[in-house]
Amino acid sequence: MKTAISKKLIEKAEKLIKEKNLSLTEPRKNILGFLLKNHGPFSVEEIHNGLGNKACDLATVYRCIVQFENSNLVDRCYLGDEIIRYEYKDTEHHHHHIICRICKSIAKMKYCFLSEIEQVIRDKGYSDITHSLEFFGVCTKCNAK
Amino acid sequence: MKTAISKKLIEKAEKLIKEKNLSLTEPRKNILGFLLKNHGPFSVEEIHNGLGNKACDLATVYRCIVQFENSNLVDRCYLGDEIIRYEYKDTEHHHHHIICRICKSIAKMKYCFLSEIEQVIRDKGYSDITHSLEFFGVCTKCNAK
DNA sequence: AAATATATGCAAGTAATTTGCATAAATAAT
DNA sequence: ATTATTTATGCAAATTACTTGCATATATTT
Repeated sequence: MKTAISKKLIEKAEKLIKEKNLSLTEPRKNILGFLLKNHGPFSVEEIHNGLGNKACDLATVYRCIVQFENSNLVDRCYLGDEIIRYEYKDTEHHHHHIICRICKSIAKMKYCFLSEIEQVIRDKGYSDITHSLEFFGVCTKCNAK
Repeated sequence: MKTAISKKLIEKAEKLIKEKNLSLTEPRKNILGFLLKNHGPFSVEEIHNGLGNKACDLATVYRCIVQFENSNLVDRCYLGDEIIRYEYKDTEHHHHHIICRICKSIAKMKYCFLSEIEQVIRDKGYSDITHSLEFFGVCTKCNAK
């Protein structure tokens, strides 16, 4: 995991942070920059390690992630263990994951047929519907072993 | 949450535990009995409290739940907070949840259109596919407030 | 550029979960 | 059935993930 983040991405991070009316601090830029650059999802600790020489305190990562979550900048993912992971919420590329139960490899799953189901839920009187969906399986490599 | 569990359910729990070749202990019977009786999903602590006078040590609940999970007797649910919850995995009544972001009420969602998606994943070479899907929204009551 | 508000680092605190080990209970062997 | 062996439990201590308080530093507002 490289630490260098292009100027372009840092600028994108700055823009996003400002748009959400969060104050623009170094840790926030770096954390969001990291999430913009890398695919994820990552645990708080992985983010912290991934920051390398730009690292801030671990507590700061926790605090920033909460902000980003509340501001809808990141998505929380549950990959089947006790660790909560986060990834940048690219609204134009909504996706899910396929996690290998054995090697823990993570693949993206671009299809999402859930809007129809969400309509059913909306009809029940719910609003602001979101969903969390993850798939678990044994990947080709692990099957071959 | 009542603690009394009918003889019938205890027998069902015994049968399930034996089928999985797990040794049949009082805590296991009671924990699975509780999960058979109640709808859930429950956190480990809720299960522990729910056992009432039949309670065993909290560490035992943790240990049993791991066993049940590995034996496919319970499903792990992620309801959007940091707490992992469990419920009896009734293979005949596969379902998902709709969780209200405000009052945390949990409704069952019986439809599941995911088998088609699972086929797509199978075509990619994965086997033993499962999924975790939860919906989040604001329920009618909370919308009315 | 100074004043105010907000975020950070560090250390200490809390909560959830895990582990070691002696005892107890369950299964297997006789 | 009884004993031997294996496996699970309870309790306490340890670990891990996460949170919080507070003094300082940084960002925003005036």
